[in-house]
Amino acid sequence: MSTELSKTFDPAEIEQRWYAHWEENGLFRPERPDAEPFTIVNPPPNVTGSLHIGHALDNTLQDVVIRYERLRGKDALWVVGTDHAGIATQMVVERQLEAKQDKRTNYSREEFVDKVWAWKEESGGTITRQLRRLGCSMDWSREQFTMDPHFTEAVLKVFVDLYNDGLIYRDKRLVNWDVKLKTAISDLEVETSDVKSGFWHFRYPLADGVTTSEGKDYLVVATTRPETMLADMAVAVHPDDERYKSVVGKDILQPITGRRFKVVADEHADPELGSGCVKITPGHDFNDFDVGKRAGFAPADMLNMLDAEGNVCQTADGLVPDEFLGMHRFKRDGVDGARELVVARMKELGFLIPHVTKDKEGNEVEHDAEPRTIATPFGDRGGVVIEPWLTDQWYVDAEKLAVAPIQAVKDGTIEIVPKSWEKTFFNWMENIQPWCVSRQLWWGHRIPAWYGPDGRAYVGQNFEEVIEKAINDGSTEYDNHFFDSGQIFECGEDDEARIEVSAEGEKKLWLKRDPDVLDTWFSSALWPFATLGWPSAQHLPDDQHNLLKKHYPNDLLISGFDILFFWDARMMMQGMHLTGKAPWPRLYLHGLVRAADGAKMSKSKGNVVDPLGLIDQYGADALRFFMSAMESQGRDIKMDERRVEGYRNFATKLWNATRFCQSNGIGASTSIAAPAATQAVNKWIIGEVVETKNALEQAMADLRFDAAANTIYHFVWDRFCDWYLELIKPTLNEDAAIYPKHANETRAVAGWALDQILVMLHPFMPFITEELWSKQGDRPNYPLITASWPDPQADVDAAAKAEIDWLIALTSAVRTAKNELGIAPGAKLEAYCPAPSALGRKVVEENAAAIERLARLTPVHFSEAPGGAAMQIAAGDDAFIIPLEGVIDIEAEKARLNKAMEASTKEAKSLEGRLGNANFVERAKPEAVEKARADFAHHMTEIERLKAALARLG
RNA sequence: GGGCGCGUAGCUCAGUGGUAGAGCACACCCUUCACACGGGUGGGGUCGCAAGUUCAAUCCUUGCCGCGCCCA
Repeated sequence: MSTELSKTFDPAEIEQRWYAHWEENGLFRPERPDAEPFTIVNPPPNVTGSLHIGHALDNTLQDVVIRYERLRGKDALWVVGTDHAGIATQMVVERQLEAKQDKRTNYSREEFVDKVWAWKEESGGTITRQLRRLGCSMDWSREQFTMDPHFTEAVLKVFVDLYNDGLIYRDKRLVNWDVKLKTAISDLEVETSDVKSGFWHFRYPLADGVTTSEGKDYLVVATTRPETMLADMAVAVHPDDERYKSVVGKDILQPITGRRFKVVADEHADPELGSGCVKITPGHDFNDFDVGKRAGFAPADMLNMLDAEGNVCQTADGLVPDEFLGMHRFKRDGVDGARELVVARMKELGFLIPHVTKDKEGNEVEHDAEPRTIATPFGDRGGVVIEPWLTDQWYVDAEKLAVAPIQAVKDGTIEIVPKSWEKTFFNWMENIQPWCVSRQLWWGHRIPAWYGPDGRAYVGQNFEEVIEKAINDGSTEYDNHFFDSGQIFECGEDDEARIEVSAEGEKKLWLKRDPDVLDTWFSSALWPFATLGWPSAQHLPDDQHNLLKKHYPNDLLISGFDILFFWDARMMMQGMHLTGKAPWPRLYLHGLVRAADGAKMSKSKGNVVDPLGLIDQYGADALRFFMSAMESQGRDIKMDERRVEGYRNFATKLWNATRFCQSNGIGASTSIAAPAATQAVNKWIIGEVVETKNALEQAMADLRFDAAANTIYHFVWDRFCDWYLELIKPTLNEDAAIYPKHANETRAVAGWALDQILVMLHPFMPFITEELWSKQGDRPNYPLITASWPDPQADVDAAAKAEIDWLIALTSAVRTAKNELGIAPGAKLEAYCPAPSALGRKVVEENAAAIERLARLTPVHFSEAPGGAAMQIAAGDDAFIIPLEGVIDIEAEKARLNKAMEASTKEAKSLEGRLGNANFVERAKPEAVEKARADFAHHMTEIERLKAALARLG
């Protein structure tokens, strides 16, 4: 028995109730040990984050897919979890300390990390609660966190393995240094934007009386970063530049520091640019670093003039004047920095070459610098200018790891959808740079490397393993790491020591652990398999309880294109290297959700739309449907609240349609197959279900979420509600007593069709469909979430389809004509069809009640119409004459007929022209020619009919 | 500078080598016993511009204009 629905549809109440029911009953992952697996892992959101509109899109799409596959009977697993988000989370906790005039460095590392864990405990549930409100059917019973012990174990193992394979190494080179966060970041975390700045020109005097071929005793260098001259180590000129051939190898003097260095020849210097001379600061510029190496400077010998916070420090040669020490690199908070002071000193010393412009009156005006727009690197988190800084960091040899993923995408092992992203993917992967994975943070996976007093690194899963390595490292090094127990030496808090007893007596082994942590993406790259128990599960028995064996590789990854390199590509690299398999065969990339005006949403712009607010207002189903319907491949989604509202209305429509069914004795279906049907309208709706199901499945196979959503939307509203329910009303009411068999059949078919709708719509609108499913009657022990996907076991009945199409055409034609002639829509009219087609006669005879109710024609005569004023309408090949003596405005009807005539004539002429073209008839596809002929014939008949109608009107 | 994408009805967007669709908005009608968050009907687009390929171009090619994103 069905349970009566409330008159109004209240999303909030049913959402809360059903989500709890699903989760409490384990329905997100029912036991299906023998079913084919289907697996998606969610992009783990920041553990302390909250749901934004992008998450809503990303997770809606994943949920649509996972619910679809679950309904299709698969063992659908949606792995869920959160990311520890190293920098972001540490920043949040540091900001909290700042608010209390406190700071991280007031605590020990352990104390601070404890505070982060406490914050994770406090706010870590926010986003997962919010995902539940969206209706996401993830497997919460296995919720993961990137700092879970098993995950950490996997991360460390990967680091050690990659190190042993030579794919991770330590190197001293320039890194992108964030002076605010005081950590290295990867090149992907650097965002370049244009900044208005200057280009300064300076003279550097040549030493020892040397002059250029032009007789000058100085070289002119230009720079956008004058402060770096405190660490200049050379001036470069192009080897082919005739002007400077004589000075190559000679000494030049830096005016402020008095440092004496060489003029070197290097192709980096562009003779066309400025003077053709470039000052070289290998320790503070990526290009200069390469020039410096070519000039013979070892990285360790390159001068460094900045500390971790971007303040000036003394260089190794001690030549930086005291007044610069401690100054910030450039002007900050209105206070001049080293850049400004360097310019001032150079100007005072007469080495600044001013930039001269003319003012409005034509007078020459001198400026210190030429104004320029400089592409400047900023840290994506800290927001300050990135400093190229010479440090020791750990690098992943990304170039080697990229080989397999590139091949996989090329040979189709991994399909990127939409395909247009492949080019971008290849472009990045083929030019990939070493990936800096060490971060100078406290929150994250600590790098499993230990150093001896000589700086030599030992990498191992734990301290015990590392000790073994150190001991076995050969006699010379052996001694280096052992100290007599009596020897006094200072042990820092991060140092680890062990007493060893050897043949020579008691000795102390001392190693210092690397204080740094790994880039967060290094761990999330393991997400598709480490969440399933890798690496330990590799050795478990190969039965169905082995999640890793069953669910890895996953089946699909859905992510925003903005993390294609950060995350997706790195999962491919790590996955293929570590497991030998592509993590998934398909990668679907969606766009961004933009504000209504097309701008990117951001907190600073204040244009963010809160998905939870939309859920409160319109319901989760409406928001989800919006996201699905707007997701066409390769385009961003512009937020359009009116459209969300429209989909809320759609949900209400379905609610009311179900109420109608209930009030007419239409309840839950009893079979998966379509019920037997004799009535055309029932055969027709069964065929429509079949076609809808096929179209929906095709759209899902193609990952066309918009097509899938629109298919079901139009079926529900335009077919089921607008026509089917209207057409069956007579059968269920006035005709029910006369033809009880027809009424019974119709109730069975209608109940079945409604059930198919609920199942097919469920992935998009899980809450309302589940509610209606339950209220439609008792089901054999399952709720909709785990019901079966439609299997109508029926075909489209072409004859029934033709009949109903004809009926719809007749009804529409009558309505249109009435509307145009100003006849009351409710008026019932008599009609004449003197020469009915077989189809027309059959439909009229079998659907008299529906024709009376919808087309409002009664009775319909198959005989000549009486003379006099009448209107004429057409359905298919049939013409109907509807006498309207005294009612009709003859001129209006004439105008209407003439308008139709014009339209048909225009079409007919165009078709005639085409058919008269020998080229068209001979060369066009036969179907096209055939269609043109049929259309032409149709229009010609129409014209004849309209002529007759006009003649009748006189 | 290189790459990618976009430009279709007032707005937000689909789409196809055979003459264009949806939702919303708009106009008119309808208090019809599921639904006014509704029903019915309609108006509205030289598919950014130009050239080319083709029997046929909104769709393919090239160039241009405008907008956006990514990389250097």
